[in-house]
Amino acid sequence: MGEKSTQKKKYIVETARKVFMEKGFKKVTMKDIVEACDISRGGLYLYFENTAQIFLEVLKMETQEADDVFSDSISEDATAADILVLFLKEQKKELLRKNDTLTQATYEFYFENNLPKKDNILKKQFDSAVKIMEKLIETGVENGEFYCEDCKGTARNIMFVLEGLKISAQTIGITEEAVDREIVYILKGLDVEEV
Amino acid sequence: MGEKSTQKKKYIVETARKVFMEKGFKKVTMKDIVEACDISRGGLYLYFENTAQIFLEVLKMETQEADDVFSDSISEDATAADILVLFLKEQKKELLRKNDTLTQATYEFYFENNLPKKDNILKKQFDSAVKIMEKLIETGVENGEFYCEDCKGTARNIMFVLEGLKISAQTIGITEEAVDREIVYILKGLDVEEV
DNA sequence: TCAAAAAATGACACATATGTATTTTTATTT
DNA sequence: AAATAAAAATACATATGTGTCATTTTTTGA
Repeated sequence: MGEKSTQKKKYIVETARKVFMEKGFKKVTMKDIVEACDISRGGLYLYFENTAQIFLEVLKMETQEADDVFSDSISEDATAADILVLFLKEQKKELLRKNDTLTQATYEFYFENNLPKKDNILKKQFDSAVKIMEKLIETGVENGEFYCEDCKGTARNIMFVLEGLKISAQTIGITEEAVDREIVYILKGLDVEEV
Repeated sequence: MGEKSTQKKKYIVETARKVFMEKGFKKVTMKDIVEACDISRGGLYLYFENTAQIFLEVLKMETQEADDVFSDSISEDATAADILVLFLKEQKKELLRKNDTLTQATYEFYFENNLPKKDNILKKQFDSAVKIMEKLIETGVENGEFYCEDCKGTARNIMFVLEGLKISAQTIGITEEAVDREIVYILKGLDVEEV
């Protein structure tokens, strides 16, 4: 595929992203995307076989953007505690965002497609997050900011808590108070006083 | 509806449960249940309007059974720590069960039906679990078994961790080691030494 | 035992999404 | 500018699930 193709592909993914943000994943049909992109049925099938393929591209885009944001925050010369607090605040914002349909869409996508558990994009995201968190904690420990005996375990624990909050936010709803409580809990676990 | 109707309804729910255990939620059609129950299409519609309604009944059944198990374990004169450890071990068993399709089905059901977050059966389950956990922790604190400043917050925290593990088990997979680590983490948080 | 009510059946009409195949339009190259 | 290739559009055939409804079977009770 030439230059033009990738450009159109990108256009489709970006347009589809909006559709997914409105309707989640499972309700979106190829027809919906066709209409949003103002192209033809056959035309879309030239680029993507199904909605799952398109959503995967959307996810990759999102991941890229998230990584960029994180990289930016790290590039500034901040302490480990600063970065951790910043990260948690960002998470909090996401968790409390009403109608976070893209997160919901991600779960729908998961369960609609029965992805392999060993190797899928979201496992990669999770593992990568754990690794970054681990490194952050290690740095904090070295600098005497944190106290922690098992950095890897703690990193994983933090991510599990956040996963729990994320799914709960989508299914049973969570209060700001509950999120704050969990953040304090995480920071206390590392002997960080400040909130 | 008379006696016979409820009996048949129960039969349908129990049979449908097996179907959901095999196929999850979203893949199951009314036809599947019709065939499993060996009744007619129209016959099934006499009792239930759709698969969601049937699955809801399955969930209620499951909740009832889980409650019974918990009640039994409490009825024995055990310490709070004993009960907590028992509970966590039970959770671990569930988390590591391969092909726990009923849990997966529950998530599918969630996302297929866009349940209200404020009031749904799984929120009730969660809240009830938090309450029981809180009481358990309080008892433990009173007996000098646990140390805890914020029983309610801790109870919620434990449940969030478990939720995180549950969704992770379904989506990205978890290792026994990771679960053990989380259990230790929970117990340490309450100053319980033993595992 | 038999008539009325209740329960169950299965065919049908409907709706919706999918993926393809043929045609038409647009772009490229000599 | 004509021929060729690439891209896009449209119509179609297919597949699948849903819910209803007229009909048949079973149950009940007088």
